[in-house]
Amino acid sequence: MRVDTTSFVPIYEQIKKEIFRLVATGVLKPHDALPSIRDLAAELLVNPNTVARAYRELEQDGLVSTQKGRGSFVSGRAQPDIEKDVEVYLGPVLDEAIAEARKFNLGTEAIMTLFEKRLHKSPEAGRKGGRHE
Amino acid sequence: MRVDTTSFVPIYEQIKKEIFRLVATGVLKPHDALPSIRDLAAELLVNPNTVARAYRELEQDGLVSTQKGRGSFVSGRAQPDIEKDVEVYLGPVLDEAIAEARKFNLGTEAIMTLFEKRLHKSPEAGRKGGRHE
Amino acid sequence: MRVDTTSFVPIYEQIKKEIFRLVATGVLKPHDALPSIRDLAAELLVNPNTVARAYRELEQDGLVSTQKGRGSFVSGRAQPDIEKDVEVYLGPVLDEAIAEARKFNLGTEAIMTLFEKRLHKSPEAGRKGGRHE
Amino acid sequence: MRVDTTSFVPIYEQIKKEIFRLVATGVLKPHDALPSIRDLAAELLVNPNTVARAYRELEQDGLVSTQKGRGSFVSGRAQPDIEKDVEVYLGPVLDEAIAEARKFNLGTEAIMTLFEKRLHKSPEAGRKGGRHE
DNA sequence: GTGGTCTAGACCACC
DNA sequence: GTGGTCTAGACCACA
Repeated sequence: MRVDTTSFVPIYEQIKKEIFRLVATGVLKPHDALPSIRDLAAELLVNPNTVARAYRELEQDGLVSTQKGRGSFVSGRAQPDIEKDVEVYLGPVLDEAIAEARKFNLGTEAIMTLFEKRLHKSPEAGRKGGRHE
Repeated sequence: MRVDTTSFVPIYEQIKKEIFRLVATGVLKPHDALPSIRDLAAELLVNPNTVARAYRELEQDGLVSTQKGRGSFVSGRAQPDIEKDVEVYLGPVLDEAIAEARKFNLGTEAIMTLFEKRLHKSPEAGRKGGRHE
Repeated sequence: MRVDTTSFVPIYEQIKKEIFRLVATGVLKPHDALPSIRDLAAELLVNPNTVARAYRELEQDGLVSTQKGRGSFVSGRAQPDIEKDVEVYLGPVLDEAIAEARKFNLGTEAIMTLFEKRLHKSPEAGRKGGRHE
Repeated sequence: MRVDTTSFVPIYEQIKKEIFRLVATGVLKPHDALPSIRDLAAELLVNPNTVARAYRELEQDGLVSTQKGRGSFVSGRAQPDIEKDVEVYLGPVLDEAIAEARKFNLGTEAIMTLFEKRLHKSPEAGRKGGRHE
């Protein structure tokens, strides 16, 4: 897992999204422990408070449940409806990109072509399995 | 032209991108006048300082030149190499979306399908001509 | 407005409740400005971050809406259904006290009597009007 | 006996209060044995350290005395002045609730009515006798 | 060891 | 001036 400190997107938000992704892709399953706040903070070279905020907000969203003194865990009621989750999350991301393209007055074909070109240049998925750093 | 106040992307940055787009697509041509800071601020329901900052940074980028008391204009040396500009600008945007999709361990096919689906749902290009609001 | 630093209830939570109360009682009305984070922090002798957290969570709850650089405001969609709000908020508080009393095996009458006794000793409402410190 | 892990009131504090209540209501009498730390911890699904802390502080308060290797007992000098104890303990609880209600600018009558309503909805005393879980 | 709260203080975006 | 984010570091509650 990594974090982009130059992005406009706040770090805590990046962390939230990353955790969501790990859950949505099934890398983290309900009741799995999340890395401890301090550990993740150390790994990301980020202040523990920043990680704590991400975890806290994930808890408010119901994705994570946390027990004082024990740690944070993927919520039992976390939906493993991966297909749907991915689309719910990714949809807006793609729509955003499409909207940007539309603003250049590009036609559907042109956008398609451009996208395909970049897509095939892009690297295949990272690692599939247990490691998620 | 519109601005998304809920986005993490700063408003002045959104304005910069929009102006850039208008120039790259030829809606605004070299020596054309930009809307006045006050007008644009009023239109976007945004503080004039915010527009001023966008214009100032565009000037530093050489895309716009400001003449005291007369207003701001598209720079004479603004490149109308639309093809290239579009790709230079849009490329990273698409790459970003693709990278997000890759993080869900989606294969090239799956991303393509998903993108196509959203693309065909999206509205055709907005306005073609002179209005740029 | 005041804050009890010895309470188990976190300061940010006390602030949230206090603001809620001010809205529920109509002291603060939709679109009214809240005190600035720095001002309230100074008044309560508390760190601005603590007030900021209260405001942020109130915003997540939809009670407050905040505009960068402008300040925080009572949300336009804040419900002025005072009667109901008071009961929704106060109900659990009273129930809690009742539950405590029940744990002493006190009968309904005994609790009533005891409550009445304390109630009549308690000071009438603070100030009614615009001052809310 | 039960414990609310979502409350801001620390668990050890909830346990202390519960024990106090059992003594004050005469359910536990001087020289009675308290449940063992392990048993109570198991019953409450709580860490033994937490129960231990409650017992330790109760001992400091003189309500409980612990004999190494034998267990904890209600102190011989524990006062069975139930009437008074109840009021001493319950008074502040009720006052707290009343203060909360006062903050909503409710009059004495309104508070009384509201309290009566909730009181009559509340279940009669739990168990009367020896069981104290 | 864990997470939770709070402080002090910096820097930035925006009005 | 406003709020937002982040850091560094303290102290506490809990396992």
